[in-house]
Amino acid sequence: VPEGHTIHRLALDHARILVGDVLRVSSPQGRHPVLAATLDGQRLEDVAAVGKHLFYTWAAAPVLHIHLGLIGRLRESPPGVPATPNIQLRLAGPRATADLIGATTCELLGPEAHAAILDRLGPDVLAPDADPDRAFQRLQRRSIPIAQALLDQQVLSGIGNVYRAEALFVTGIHPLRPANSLTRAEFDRLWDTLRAMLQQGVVDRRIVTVDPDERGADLEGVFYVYKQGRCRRCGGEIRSWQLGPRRAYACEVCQT
DNA sequence: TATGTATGGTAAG
DNA sequence: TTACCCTACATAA
Repeated sequence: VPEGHTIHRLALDHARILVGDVLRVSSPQGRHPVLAATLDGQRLEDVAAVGKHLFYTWAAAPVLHIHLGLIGRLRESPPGVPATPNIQLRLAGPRATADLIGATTCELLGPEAHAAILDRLGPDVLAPDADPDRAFQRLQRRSIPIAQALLDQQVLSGIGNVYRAEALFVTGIHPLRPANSLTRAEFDRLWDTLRAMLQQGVVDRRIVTVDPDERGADLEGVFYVYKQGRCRRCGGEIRSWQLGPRRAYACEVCQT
């Protein structure tokens, strides 16, 4: 579920329903007793999304850093809903409750550690002031496949396996092209495509990449190539490759 | 009941 | 490269 769009959506939601309030913080699962005690009773001042990371800042406590990983979730519920034992961390305010489940990272950060994480993240395609030049420069120094480079959060941040497959398809770029073989024009189209796709994802709260004109009546099956069998444009077979730990997908007719 | 898979990432070898 | 962490759900047995 979580690529950058999910994280930014959560930051917007939590800014609306939790920020400004004093929160009760607990760890029903029992994994973070000290962290929960440190934050309990604090006023939440801000929630920020950077790439796939969430940072919660408080009136008088260290920054809470959350990374959902592959299977983590943050569920919103009305005040007063009983906690279940699988809840890693519960943030309960007067207006709403947020429950963290299955996240890979849930920790408190000092200013240095916080800055260190921000430093090693490439430009976030969803940040209004993101600088694409930085990403392009990093791509030019690497000969690994472009598909692999797109998942490297030090090159650019927020992209996951679905968006990389879909954006490369839409821009007609083959996933195995060396990163440093992309022209500036190709990169610009890729950046703009990714940005538009993730922005739409924030609105939809899900990934929908297929143009409405091409989608037909069925609102499901909303990907061009990710886990697809045939290309909806040319009918060709979708091929896939294991690239490091993740699988890349492409139509080799439409992507050269 | 067991196994496999998932829109992620790290650390060890 | 691999092993591993986290949870939920689908499918196999």
